[in-house]
Amino acid sequence: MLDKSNKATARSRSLLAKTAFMRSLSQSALSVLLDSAQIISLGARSTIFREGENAPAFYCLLTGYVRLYRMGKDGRQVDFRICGPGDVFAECLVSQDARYPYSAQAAETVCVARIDCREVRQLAERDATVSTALITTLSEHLKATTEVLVNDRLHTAPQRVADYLLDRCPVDAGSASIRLPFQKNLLAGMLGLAPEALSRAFSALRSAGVSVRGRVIQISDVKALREI
Amino acid sequence: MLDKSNKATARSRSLLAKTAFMRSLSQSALSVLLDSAQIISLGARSTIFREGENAPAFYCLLTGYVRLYRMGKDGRQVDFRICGPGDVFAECLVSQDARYPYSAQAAETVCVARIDCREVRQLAERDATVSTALITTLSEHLKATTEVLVNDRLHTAPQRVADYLLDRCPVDAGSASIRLPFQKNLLAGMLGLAPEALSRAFSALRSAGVSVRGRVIQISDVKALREI
DNA sequence: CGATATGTTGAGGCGGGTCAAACAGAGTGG
DNA sequence: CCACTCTGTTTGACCCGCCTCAACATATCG
Repeated sequence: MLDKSNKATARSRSLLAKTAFMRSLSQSALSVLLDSAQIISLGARSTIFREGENAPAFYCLLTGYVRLYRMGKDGRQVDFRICGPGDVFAECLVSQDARYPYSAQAAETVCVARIDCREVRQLAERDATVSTALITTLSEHLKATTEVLVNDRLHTAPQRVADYLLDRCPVDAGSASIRLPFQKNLLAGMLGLAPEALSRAFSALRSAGVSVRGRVIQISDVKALREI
Repeated sequence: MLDKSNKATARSRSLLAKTAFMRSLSQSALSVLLDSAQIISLGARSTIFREGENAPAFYCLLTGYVRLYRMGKDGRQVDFRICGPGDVFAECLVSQDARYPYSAQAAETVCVARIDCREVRQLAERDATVSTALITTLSEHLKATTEVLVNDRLHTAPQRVADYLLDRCPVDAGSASIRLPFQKNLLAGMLGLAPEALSRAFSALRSAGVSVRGRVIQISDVKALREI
């Protein structure tokens, strides 16, 4: 389950290097990080880290999807972000590695790169491409999280689903077809909904020309959907 | 209304320099920024910037409170953050100044320092204390925003109010007294509630030993409140 | 002391959470 | 190839929390 093939394989290295975060680094910083990164393969449902644990590293997702969530005192767990290939997570503790403020779980078979916080911090002191990459990533995540928060407070379930669909539609199309990259389960959590609510949202959107079969979603009129 | 006393007064400079963001800068970076920062005084309700405007600068709040919000298509506005003295905002576009992704409004008479993005970006290239300060601020904001998002999805209105109160209670106290630093209006927006809902949440907390008179809030039993 | 903002309270409605049951696929093993 | 099972999705019924609107109360400030 926890197959630490300590050194990066050629395939993993190439994936990692193509990441948004890594792509903007200087040659030297890149090669340092590629060499020190731990590549880890994990089975579906396995926990990557738990909230409250000591946090000496952050992660870069190579393949698969990862759920970030927090637990309430009653044991309910709430997703607030779903990471896909190329995403960086838990990077908020590069500045000061304390404890993970949330838990991370593999939603399916995944492969992640584990990167030492101390190392990156030291690298960032000397190499501006590293600090710039951190700043860019953090800014993007802050904007994205803010977006989600606002959406939660502003839009109803069908509107949020429509938003999600429109986000991954060709900008100008009459009709479109989308294939969800993961289970509806995950999508529900991502949108702050119970699975049942997501299901109902989809049926509500049927009247707006959205039809669902399995993971494939047909949108007959993109412009119409945008009005919701 | 928009009194640009272009140069920082001694008082403003000292406030600005004591900011969490500025305090960790090197002497040289600090003095460059202090000299180039524009100090701006604004009357209550005046708009600092509007979402979609071009964004060549970010802000550091010196005195007063500022509301950050976004508008829905129907004109409803949703607060997602309330900034107090010392807070930095709109810093997410240091990495790439595009357009402001939200609007900012003075909740009362405020004084802000306006700081040029390009300047900070260039400074960060050469001076690691600047990039480190940015990374720290961004990390903190990301964590805070995530916290708010999770609270929204996890807790009911009285619980969120209790959370807010407990956050500014002496950690271990039998009873406590808090004075809100701003109108309940603002607090409501901050917690993602309609003003009426906040009011009702306070009355719901009366049975848990919370009594409200104007801006002053008495908590008879802090431990009991923590159970909610 | 009136005049305008800000807070509170009540009634009603809608969105979405929860629980339970029916249903659909994907494996799995006979 | 067909049960059987496990897991994920859908649907229905019900309920609770919060938003909305409207009326009233209380501050705040001229």
